[in-house]
Amino acid sequence: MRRTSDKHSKIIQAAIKVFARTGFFNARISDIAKEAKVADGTIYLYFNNKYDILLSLFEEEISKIIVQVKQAIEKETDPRKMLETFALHHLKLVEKNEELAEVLQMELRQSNKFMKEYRNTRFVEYVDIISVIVHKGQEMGMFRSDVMPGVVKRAYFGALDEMSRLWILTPNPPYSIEETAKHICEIFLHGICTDEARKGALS
Amino acid sequence: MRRTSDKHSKIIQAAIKVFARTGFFNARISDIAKEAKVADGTIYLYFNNKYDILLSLFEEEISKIIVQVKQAIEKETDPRKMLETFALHHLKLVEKNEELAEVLQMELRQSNKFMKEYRNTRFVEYVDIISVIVHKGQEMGMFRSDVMPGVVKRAYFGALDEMSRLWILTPNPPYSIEETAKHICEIFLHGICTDEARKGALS
Amino acid sequence: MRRTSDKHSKIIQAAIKVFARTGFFNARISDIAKEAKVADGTIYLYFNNKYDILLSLFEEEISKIIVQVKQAIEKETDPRKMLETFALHHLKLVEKNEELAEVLQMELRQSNKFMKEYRNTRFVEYVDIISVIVHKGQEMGMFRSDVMPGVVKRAYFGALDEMSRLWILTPNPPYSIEETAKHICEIFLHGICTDEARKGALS
Amino acid sequence: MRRTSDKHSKIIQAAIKVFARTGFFNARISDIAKEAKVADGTIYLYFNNKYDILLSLFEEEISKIIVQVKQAIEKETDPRKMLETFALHHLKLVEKNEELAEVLQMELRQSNKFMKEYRNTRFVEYVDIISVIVHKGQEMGMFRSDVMPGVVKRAYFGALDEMSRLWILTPNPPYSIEETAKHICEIFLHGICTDEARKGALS
DNA sequence: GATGAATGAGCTTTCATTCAT
DNA sequence: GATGAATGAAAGCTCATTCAT
Repeated sequence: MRRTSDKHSKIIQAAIKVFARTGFFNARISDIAKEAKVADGTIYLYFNNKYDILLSLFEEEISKIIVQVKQAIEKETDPRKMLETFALHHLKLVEKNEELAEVLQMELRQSNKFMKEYRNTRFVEYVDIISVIVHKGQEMGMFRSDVMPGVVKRAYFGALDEMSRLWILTPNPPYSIEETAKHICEIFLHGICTDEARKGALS
Repeated sequence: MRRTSDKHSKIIQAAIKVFARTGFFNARISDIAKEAKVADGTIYLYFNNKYDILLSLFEEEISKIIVQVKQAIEKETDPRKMLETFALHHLKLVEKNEELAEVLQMELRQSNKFMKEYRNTRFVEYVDIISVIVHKGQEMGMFRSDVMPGVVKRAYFGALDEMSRLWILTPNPPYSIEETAKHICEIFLHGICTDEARKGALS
Repeated sequence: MRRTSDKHSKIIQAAIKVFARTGFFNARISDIAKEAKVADGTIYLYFNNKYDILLSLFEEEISKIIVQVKQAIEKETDPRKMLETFALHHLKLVEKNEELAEVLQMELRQSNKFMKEYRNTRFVEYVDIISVIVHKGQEMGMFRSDVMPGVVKRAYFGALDEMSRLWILTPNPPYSIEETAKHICEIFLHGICTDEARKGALS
Repeated sequence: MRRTSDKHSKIIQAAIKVFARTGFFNARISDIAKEAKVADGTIYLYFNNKYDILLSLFEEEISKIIVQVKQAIEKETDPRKMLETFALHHLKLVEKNEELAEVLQMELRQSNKFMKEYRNTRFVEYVDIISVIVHKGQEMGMFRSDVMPGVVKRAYFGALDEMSRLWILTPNPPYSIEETAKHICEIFLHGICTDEARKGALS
């Protein structure tokens, strides 16, 4: 069978569509099967159960995102620029793949079950990109040494994530993605940079 | 009516417990009924359906919170202090009523249905407390006039909310609530204050 | 309490309305209570259960009808005229009290349970009015002695009853009640009269 | 598909049994499923809901009956004989398939909803067989031209239907089916035939 | 007698999952 | 591997009936 008709990923992509449309709990396996153009039973050849589709979807998609973000960040040397790149990437996802963004935003965090189980996995890896940057900035003397990377990473991620909800929920949001990413980044940089670093313009 | 029993609020309180424990979709009406020590059918004397319990719960509880936060903020005159008060209140909720915090965090935002319907209601009213403060700070010349209140409110709320998830999901979080609230507030204040205001100590 | 506010009959009248509107099984006790302007519980002071309302309704209303029909028939001496009077009375009920007619037609005969239990009661008494007339006609030599009164009574009743369904179900029926009653009666009289009696005109 | 099992008709047959036994409203889906030896859910693969089973049952069974009756009638040339054939067929159904007869008698006509919806369908087609015969008889000069076929059809059907109720409700009815069919037919023929046609014996 | 809040058994319907083909 | 008909457990919701006031 041809690589391109890969059932596994067809099902994942279908699930993203269906979960985004109706939510995880309201989604029916048969909906996903229909969207993926496979039989209901076929899904169980690739996934253990409905929840497993959600987990796999998350694992695989966030892995791709992590790779992309890390690649983009590696091109930068200035931690301040890195933070901006992260912000832009995070918000751009809504534009590039709204359905995936919606699932990651809404459905994945719906149950503490999911989040508790996933505390030490890809999700953490993703958010830790921020704390690594912050740490780097502190070592370079750019970020104040008294800010706590573990708090900043959550605050920064939370800020961006809340913004991305705006685009998911609002048909015509009042801000552009780029300007918002920059604005939030700028506020945080003002917030965590040393006095000297703050004076050095970003771009 | 058996006046003293107040079934309505007993059911709401039971629902908070049950939704926090198992999530909205996995919660059974009979669980809520058992927790509230009423019959299953009694619930339908006070609520139209399961979803209506969630909506009512949200409406009522967030209204209480709004009142409390606004009262606390009114005692302050310095917008910087106001922002700190908001942060502290928001995070304190986890401590005072973990189950309610969990429901508001996890269950309410699970479905775009809910969020879309509720875009213009209490939830907005709550988050708008922040933008009102920011605006006030700008008028007083304390906050930079180039920061956008509509972005700051979401960023600040998102940052705090993401932190509160830490307490909900983590048995022994590495940070105290007070210190975290202050830390996040401090970062944002650094981020949005004018140079002069930043020098003026907060506490 | 005043005789006129008699709860018992208020409930019966309300039940006729509600049963006619929604059918026995779909009717709710609370609907009847609301229609009768009494509390739900009050109904159980006058009736044992929902089914008992149906039985009582039937008993009482058909008793009234029997009295009326018998009175009208007693005024006649010619069995042929008696049959016509019965037909007219039966069909007129639809006109005078459509809701009651509908309940008697549709709801009462819905369950064999009801009909089996009621084989030897008022319903039989009502239909037997016909066989008594037929018998009388035979004794007077007007009706053929080879027709079986037990069959004629059912056939005649069934014929009329089926016609009355037409008025219940059809907004604008193509026949008038009087003409139909006469027409059916005439056919039956032709069918059961002796040759001599047939020649004697009825009216 | 397990070709040989034909679940659809197994369910219909089971429904006839169960509806006849307990009535439509008291029948549980699980009873029908058990009787049909399928799972509860299987029923919903073939029918939309409980009411749909009743409708389908009616459609299919009455269609079969119509075909049979029309075939039998086509063999006759004398309208008088045709009417007798119809009567015999109608009453014979009770003997051949008592449960089906009971459902058609009791359950189908229980709700005006059903009858109103079905005024212009198979049921009408069935009863119209009678009026077609009457018309034919009038054209042949056998039946009086002043009898109204639309009234006769209902009267004749009602008469037969009421008789069939006797067999459904009574364990040991005092009349045989054949003799009753003939008797009723004879009365109607006497009632509607012209004087000449009446004198010509039927059989 | 009258009320109507409370009860809880009961039933239709859904849908994740299985498995014979 | 792929299918989709069949399964049956599970749960939201209704409403006849009760009973404390």
